[in-house]
Amino acid sequence: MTDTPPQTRIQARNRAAILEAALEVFAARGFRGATLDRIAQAAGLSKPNLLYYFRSKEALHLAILQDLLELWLAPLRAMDPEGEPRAQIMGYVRKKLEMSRDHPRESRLFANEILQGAPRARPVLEGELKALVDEKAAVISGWSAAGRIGPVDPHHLIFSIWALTQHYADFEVQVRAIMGDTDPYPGAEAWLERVFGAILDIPHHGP
Amino acid sequence: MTDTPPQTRIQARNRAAILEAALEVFAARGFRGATLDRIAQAAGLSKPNLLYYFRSKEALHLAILQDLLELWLAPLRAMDPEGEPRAQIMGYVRKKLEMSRDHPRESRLFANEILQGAPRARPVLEGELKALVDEKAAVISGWSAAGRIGPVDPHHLIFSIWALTQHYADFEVQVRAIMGDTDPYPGAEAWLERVFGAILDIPHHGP
DNA sequence: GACCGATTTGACCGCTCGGTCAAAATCACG
DNA sequence: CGTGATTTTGACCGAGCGGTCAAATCGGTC
Repeated sequence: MTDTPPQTRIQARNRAAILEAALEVFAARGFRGATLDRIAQAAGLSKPNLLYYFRSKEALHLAILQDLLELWLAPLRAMDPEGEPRAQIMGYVRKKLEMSRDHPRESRLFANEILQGAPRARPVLEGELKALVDEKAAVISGWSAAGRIGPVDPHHLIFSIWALTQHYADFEVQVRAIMGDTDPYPGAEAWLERVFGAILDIPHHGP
Repeated sequence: MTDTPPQTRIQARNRAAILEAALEVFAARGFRGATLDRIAQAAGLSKPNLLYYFRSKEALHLAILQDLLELWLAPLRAMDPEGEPRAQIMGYVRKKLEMSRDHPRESRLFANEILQGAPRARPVLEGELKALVDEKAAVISGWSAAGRIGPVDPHHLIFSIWALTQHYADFEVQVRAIMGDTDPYPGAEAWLERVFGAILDIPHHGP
């Protein structure tokens, strides 16, 4: 996804297997909790063989993180300033919840990175991410000022979308412990529709 | 906070120093990322001396986690079924946000535990926490059915409170990266007031 | 100040981990 | 089938880790 140096069939297969295995292990145990032995085993390789494809644990983690950040930022990028405000925001919410449901490991890997102080992702956060968020915040701000959605703080609105959607992936264990065997997602979808509907509503006056 | 076996002055001082240091280190680096050497050093002790007070890393982590869970559950326990619904829920939100601001390390330690699949906290989640949440959810459900607050899914409402408030502690690095030097908390407080105000509102019918 | 339990320490152990390396096995291709 | 490059492996290293232990030191009490 980043660059594509000359790849043999074997390389393509093994790199993919390693990235998949590493995503699994890093997400479940964090950077320091993950071991190369475990990742290699999950990928069906020996540890030295894994290190033939990725120079170091660090490099492997970074490769995953970079791919991940693209996936993560795409839906926000897709928010269209020319579109209908409510549809654009609700679409982003829906997409983000889908990603929590379909890519919980990616979400947890990212959460791990941030929780530990973003030692590897910090530059991207302060650069690319901040720029993108500021840009979209300005758009939302415009919509709000034009009265096309209710009064909102655009930055905190975006934080809220992240928090509410990612919660279902990152804290899945807790959610499941409380909801029992019930699948939380149909409920969550309806609930977030309701929540952001209320937030974006243009307040009426009087009874 | 849990039990109080005979304690000398020295014991009290050192145990407190260790717990404080361990909270710091566990929150910042996770269970596996934390080392006893580092914790001991932060507490001003040698590693064997630390182990004189806590049998093992595991035991130390557990001691912190238990104290933490009490602190964590208290505000939800304090929600009064006899009180005014909006005030009770908004009070809980406010209290929870305060805790993110004043105890971010506790929040991150807890988040770390859940992210890793709650290997140590699972029983509490499925027992005490689930019971408490179900109880309060029933209360909220009653309020909603009585028309004293708008229609809400009580479980998802509680998840939302957790997600929105804890986000400011757990993802602090990201929030700060985007907000620059601005203190996020005054804004967050006003925003959450606005958000939950809208959610709990009893919907009017069109003009 | 002598005594005894509480506290502290330095040396050490066994294990795991990330990473290296040279040799072996495999593969692609003429 | 031969050959050179690619891929794989087993043996190994050094550092860091959690934890142990016996000996030393300290602190309160008579």
